[in-house]
Amino acid sequence: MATDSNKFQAIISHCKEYGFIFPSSEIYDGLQAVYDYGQWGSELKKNIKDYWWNSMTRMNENIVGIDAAIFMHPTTWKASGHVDNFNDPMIDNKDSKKRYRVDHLIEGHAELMEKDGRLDEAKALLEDMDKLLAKDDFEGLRKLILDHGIKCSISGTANWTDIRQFNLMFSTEFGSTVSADDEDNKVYLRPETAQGIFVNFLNVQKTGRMKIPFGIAQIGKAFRNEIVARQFIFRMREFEQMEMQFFIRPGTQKEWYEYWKAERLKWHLSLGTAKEKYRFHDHIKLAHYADAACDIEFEFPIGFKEVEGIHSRTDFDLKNHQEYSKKKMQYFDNDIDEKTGKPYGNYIPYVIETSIGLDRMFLLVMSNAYTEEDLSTPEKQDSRVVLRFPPKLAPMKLAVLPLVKKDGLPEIARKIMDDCKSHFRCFYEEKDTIGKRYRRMDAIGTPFCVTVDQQTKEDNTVTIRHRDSMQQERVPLTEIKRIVLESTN
RNA sequence: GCGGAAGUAGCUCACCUGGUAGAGCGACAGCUUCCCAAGCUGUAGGUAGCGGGUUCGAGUCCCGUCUUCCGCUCCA
Repeated sequence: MATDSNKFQAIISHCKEYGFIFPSSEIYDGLQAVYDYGQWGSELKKNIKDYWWNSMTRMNENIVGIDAAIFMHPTTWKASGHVDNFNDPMIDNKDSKKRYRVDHLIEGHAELMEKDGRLDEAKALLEDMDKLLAKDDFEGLRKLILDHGIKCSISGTANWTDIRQFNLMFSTEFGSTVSADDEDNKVYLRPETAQGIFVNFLNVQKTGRMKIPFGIAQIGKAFRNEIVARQFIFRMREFEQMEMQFFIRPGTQKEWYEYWKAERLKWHLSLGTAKEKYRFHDHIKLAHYADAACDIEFEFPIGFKEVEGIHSRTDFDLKNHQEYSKKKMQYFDNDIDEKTGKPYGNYIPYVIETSIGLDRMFLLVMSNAYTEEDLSTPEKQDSRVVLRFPPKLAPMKLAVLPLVKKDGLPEIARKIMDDCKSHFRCFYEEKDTIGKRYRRMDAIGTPFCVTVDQQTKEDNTVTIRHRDSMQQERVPLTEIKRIVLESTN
């Protein structure tokens, strides 16, 4: 059996070889941390999406979906905090490999000066820093650090790299005319889908006549210019999120947070994944917008990693959008507060967010499904690679295989195809031995294969072969559709 | 970003101290008509990630670059 590290490698190879995932623009050597989904990968991804979407919107009458644009008004990102909080110049110490925010580093030094009683010097330093920061003068800032002999607290050296600005957001120009101030034309590719929901909060609430508590779900692409993006599709620069913002009455966030934690884990377990593979990781250090947060982590071959986040976002986002847009983000709650005997009245709702990485979920499903089996008998060595996808997620549901390509068997098989293909994804194959064809289907995770043989002509039955057990049973032609639908819906 | 390893056919890999690239599997076509891969025949596919250098000659040595994996770092 492969070790875990090897297993990860094996999964990557398998994804490439069987048409699940390719490096983006591979003929040009690929693009770092960007991947394309191939013929089976896109099917699997779509099935995961549908499963999530349906479980959110169909199973919860108070959750509706939207599909917001990737481009958003630039002020959105000021309100969300993305512009201010993630634009900091950074500097690395070459000896300790420690990375510092430039302002933190200099402020830290100024504090030391103050302790030494050199108050004026410290004040001058901070003033110089502010001036240089305002001008984005990185050369000047670096000089300032060197001139003051500011050292890394770990290595104790002043062996610094150049100052670089890391901005997690991709930007591009908007419109075909260029203004003198290029900031005017600058739009960002959204770094998260959540803001598309927040800016539409009132639209959906009013037109959908939604009553709190209610949720808005969305699936869509987001883009982050990660400093390092690695580990296959685990951290990509372009990725897809499936998230739901649940709007609630202030003060009820604790219970709803717990509710969604439990609900989301239930969803994961409903796919048949072993419970031990999951764990919650509570955030100690909270983001600027949250009052509680946790990750649902899954044990990938590369260890326990975050697949989904559940955040209690308070009213941070709506409040800020209200402030920046000057539009009231209030909800009038007619329900009676038992304490006062009066309606709850106007308030800005609190928000519980569940946000799952679709690509990570894909990797989760793939890791969980990928199995190398030793089927050797004393007489013969044998093995297979099988993807044990939950049938409802499998890219291909059914393979229709004539045992031989003569005696009218292909014709019967074609009829089965015609009967089934409008209901679920089917695959027809008459080349090679039947065993080989079964194994090929195992490799892409097809849960069912039916084989048309001579007996089919006599009694209208076929064998249906189950992927996981490799067992076969004889069933009437008329039963095929029902059997497949039953386990894939 | 730092450190380590790697990049040869679709996949896994070989080519030892430099002498103009091989295997297995896979794919395709045909034979076989066989209910669980590795039976037969045939075919296609690589100039060795890319660029440069050393050399009479480089996949093999050197430099650069891109990509991937591992560790550290980062991850609102």
